[in-house]
Amino acid sequence: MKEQLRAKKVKEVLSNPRNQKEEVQALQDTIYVIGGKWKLPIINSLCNGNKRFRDIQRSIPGITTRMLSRELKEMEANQLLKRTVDPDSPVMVEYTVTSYCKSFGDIILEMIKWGKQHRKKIREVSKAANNNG
Amino acid sequence: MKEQLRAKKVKEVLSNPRNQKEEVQALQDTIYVIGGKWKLPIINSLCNGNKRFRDIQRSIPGITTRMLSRELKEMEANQLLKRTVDPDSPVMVEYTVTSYCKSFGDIILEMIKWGKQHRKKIREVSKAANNNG
DNA sequence: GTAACCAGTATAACGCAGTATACCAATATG
DNA sequence: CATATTGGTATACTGCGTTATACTGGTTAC
Repeated sequence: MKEQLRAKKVKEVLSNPRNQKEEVQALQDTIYVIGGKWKLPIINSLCNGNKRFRDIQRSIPGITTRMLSRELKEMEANQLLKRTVDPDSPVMVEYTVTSYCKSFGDIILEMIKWGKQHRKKIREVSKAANNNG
Repeated sequence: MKEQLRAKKVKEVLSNPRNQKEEVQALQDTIYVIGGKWKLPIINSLCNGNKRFRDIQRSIPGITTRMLSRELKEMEANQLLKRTVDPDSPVMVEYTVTSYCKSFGDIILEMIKWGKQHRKKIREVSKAANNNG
């Protein structure tokens, strides 16, 4: 007689082990920090050597000054980058990634790799679908 | 006389090397696939052994049935998981991650680690701010 | 027969990420 | 002088990711 039904209550107790919530929260924290449309592209741009506001903006097609400004502030607050001002007469502002930020350079590289593969894979799948249909 | 100004136009040309756009796009693809509030938590839940809709829902505090349903569909379309139906009389639906999805299990683990560290770090910073203020 | 579970769907509304556009003060170019 | 650049801010708007709440249709439990 369906012992799934007896197992049900066991599962109900076990389905949320103590550390699971903490992991989910950590995951969502990370997503929150680097999520959204622009943060990773910004980090990537900085890592590619862009330091000036307009240079960063030019290197990221489609981003508006408003978004770039907002994201840079937020990322500074999150210790992901540093803003330094050189007050010599054409005032210069430079943004640089912190070592803390570099700590997930690997994640970014992995994500770039993954994204390229994914694009290939999806293309193959839709090709196959066309051939079968 | 500020040769920064002469360097300006050079930068304007060099500021967007060919591969930069492609990398940004790959990055944004990846963010698109695993981004949003719920997708990574869902993957994490599946990887922790949850297979049934309600189990997954219970394991992710705050997610609604609507969101879970939508995300699962989208992720199935992106080949990240498989949905199998056992039509025996209490119909059973099982979700399992694909090997493709596992291909960024490492990224997820890294992100969990990073999120935990970040929480610590931000806590330390705000402590320090309180002491200095 | 009613209460609870499963796997979702339907409908409506909210809030904020992101967009569009204009503007500012300072400096440089011709 | 007009025009362009740099590093942004202000205001207004829109879309969509997310939430809230209710509901369905089938199965099992008491």
